[in-house]
Amino acid sequence: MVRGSLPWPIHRGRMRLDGPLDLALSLSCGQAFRWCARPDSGFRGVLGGTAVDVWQRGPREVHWESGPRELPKETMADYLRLDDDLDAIRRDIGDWRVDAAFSLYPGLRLLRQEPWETLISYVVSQMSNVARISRTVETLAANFGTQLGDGVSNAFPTPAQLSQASVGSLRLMGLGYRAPHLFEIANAIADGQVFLEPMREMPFGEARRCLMELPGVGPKVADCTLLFGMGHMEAFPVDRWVARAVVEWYLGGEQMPQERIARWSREHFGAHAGYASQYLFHARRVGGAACPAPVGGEEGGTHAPAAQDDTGPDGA
DNA sequence: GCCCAGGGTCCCC
DNA sequence: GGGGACCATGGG
Repeated sequence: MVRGSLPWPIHRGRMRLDGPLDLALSLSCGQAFRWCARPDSGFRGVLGGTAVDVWQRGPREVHWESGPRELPKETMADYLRLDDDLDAIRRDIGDWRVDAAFSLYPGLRLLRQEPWETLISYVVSQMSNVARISRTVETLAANFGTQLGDGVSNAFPTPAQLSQASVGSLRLMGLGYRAPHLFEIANAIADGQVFLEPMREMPFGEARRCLMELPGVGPKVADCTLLFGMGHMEAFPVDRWVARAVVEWYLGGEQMPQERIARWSREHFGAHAGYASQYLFHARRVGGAACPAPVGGEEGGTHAPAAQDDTGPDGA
């Protein structure tokens, strides 16, 4: 694992973990879009205003190199949500299928991203796929973001920087019909008509309504922004994969509008519904149509799949 | 070529 | 409030 060939002054960081973490999975599972997998199993990205290479060594150590600036340990820990007690969250969700998914993908953590970048990334995401979203987001950074001094990486563009882009130029970057949405959102924020930060402190429903007033922001994009960018852990984003998982595994195959799936799921999974959403998303997208099976004999889990605890949307 | 994607909007009933 | 057409574009 030879590094040190980076063209910037290198700052090294290292951290011992108290809880489980699957760094590669958490960075690549489709919640953040700027982490680029490297041949040596590390990832390069931008965090805390600096370029960074990060990798995991064994189950309990995370290492990184950053530059030109130093990346404080607190920033890394905050981003990786190492303060989340996964076992406690799993118990709080209290659902055997989600429990099984936690066992299948140990150490998958939500990330604590920035509201603005999260919002724009998910406006870009609509009717697209993870690979293409990553490419488009990277293009935005390369064209409008501030260079970080390493000669390679750019920061994600600020609202002011993105508001300088013309709708036409955005279209040329593969944004298609989403171009005017990005343009309008960037201008609304750059002009001080909309503020994202206060939405962290708002009640979930109020913040959600505020986001959905923005063009190109519906329930799903709002929920992703709330969950990944604003710390509203009860948000339950419903995309195609999550909709499939809920319909097939919980609703007996009965189709349902996505807003009803979201509402039912928030009620069913509770205060940490967002974690349930991410595990179901990954299980259905990667694991396939088969419902995650409980690994036998786990203590503390919610009771085994007794075949009929399938409480539907109107179930008791 | 084909189906699909971390959907939203608008129009219609 | 619910169902459909339409929206651009690239991944696999």
